[in-house]
Amino acid sequence: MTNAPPTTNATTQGMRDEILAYKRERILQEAVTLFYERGFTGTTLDDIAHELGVTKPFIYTHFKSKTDLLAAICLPTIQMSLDAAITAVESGGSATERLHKLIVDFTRVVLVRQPNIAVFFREEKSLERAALAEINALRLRFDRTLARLLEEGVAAGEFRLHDAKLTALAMGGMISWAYTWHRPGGRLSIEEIGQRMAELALQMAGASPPSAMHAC
Amino acid sequence: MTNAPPTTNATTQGMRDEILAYKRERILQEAVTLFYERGFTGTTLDDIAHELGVTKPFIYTHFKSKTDLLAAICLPTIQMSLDAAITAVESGGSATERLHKLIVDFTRVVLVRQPNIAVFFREEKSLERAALAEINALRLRFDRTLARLLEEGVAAGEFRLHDAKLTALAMGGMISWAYTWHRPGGRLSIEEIGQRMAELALQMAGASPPSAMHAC
DNA sequence: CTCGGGTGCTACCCGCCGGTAGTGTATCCC
DNA sequence: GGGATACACTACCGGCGGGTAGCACCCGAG
Repeated sequence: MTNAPPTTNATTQGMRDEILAYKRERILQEAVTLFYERGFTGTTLDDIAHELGVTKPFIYTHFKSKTDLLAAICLPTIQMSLDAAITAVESGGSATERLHKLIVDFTRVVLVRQPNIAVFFREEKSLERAALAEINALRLRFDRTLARLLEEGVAAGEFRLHDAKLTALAMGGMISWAYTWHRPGGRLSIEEIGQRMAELALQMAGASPPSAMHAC
Repeated sequence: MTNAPPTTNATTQGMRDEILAYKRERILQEAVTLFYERGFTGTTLDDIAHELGVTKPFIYTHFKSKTDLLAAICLPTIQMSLDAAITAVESGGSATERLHKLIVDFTRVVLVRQPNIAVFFREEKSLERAALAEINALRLRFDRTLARLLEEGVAAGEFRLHDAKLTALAMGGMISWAYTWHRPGGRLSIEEIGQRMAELALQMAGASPPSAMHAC
């Protein structure tokens, strides 16, 4: 089943897989849009199918249940947030530079994938236990990664703060919260918001003068 | 109907009203607990009634629908947040002192009424349009109140920040987010969290030395 | 004892929606 | 042209839960 397709050659097989992946992706797009606008329970599978110009059983050939669809919306996005944090922390440079990068990149994930983030935080209770546990493990790692970076910064004499864990939660909240107020096409672009949030985070961390503020 | 009860005297009437209010309050207590644990759509009115040792029609004598119940959970809590902000801003003292008070008091509302706050942010989409609009008006006033305080602080030379609106959103998010991670009986008490959040907020605002950090 | 009003219950309805079984049809190889 | 395969559709089910109609009970008043 994994190799050597029975009735057709490898090229055709490869393309078919791409098409399958594309269909799956389109379903996810519509689903997240509707869940974002109307809520998970406020959206029926018929709604999603209708929006795609197909019917409900079509969705069931790609996802095994409505909650499976929800998990497929949430999990990869939370994974992306964690990846952004890890990449930033492991990149070269001072703690200050790495925190700046972490905040900018994390903000980008939150705002670019705003509907997914919003759906996750709202519909947490609709996820199956296993899926929720998996996601919460990722979130925990995110918080710890950020807290460790803050501690490194303190050890290096770059930051001044009392409680790395609490500060990490505060920073995480400050950024995550943006899903509630950001409007695409608003006053500030995603990159501008990221820059300013990074400055605020550095001030919160008590970073040394040169970074956040240009005067004094 | 509002006065001069037909069959009984004023004292009895007063007590009956108190009992009515008490029943209403008990329903709200159970409802918010269950909505918090299982989600709005994951909780049936029968569940709530069962927990109270009554039946579904009992609830309908106090609330006209399930969404009415939801609004009664959310609105007063958001109102409390706004009240805390206004009271703090209008209290005497420097901008620094008032921001400190605002954060401490707002944090207290968020954490003491954590289930209500959580239910509101999760179940926004289940509220009726009118109720949601009313609540969103309160939230807008909250953000503006905080932003104005930040601007006053800048004008008074107490704060240093680029963008009062964004900073207000960041601070609001930092605190609001606590509903997602706070566990009663955890490492820090509600008052301790409030204190530390206030320190972080002051650093974010670029408040002058004496306040947030005790060394240097 | 009887009357009446207030209060909460039993019993029910009905629409909605997640999920499925079975069928039609386009495609491709021989 | 014929047969197999994959794919998506039509049509249906079943239960769940919000909301309601009407009844039974309790209690105070006369």
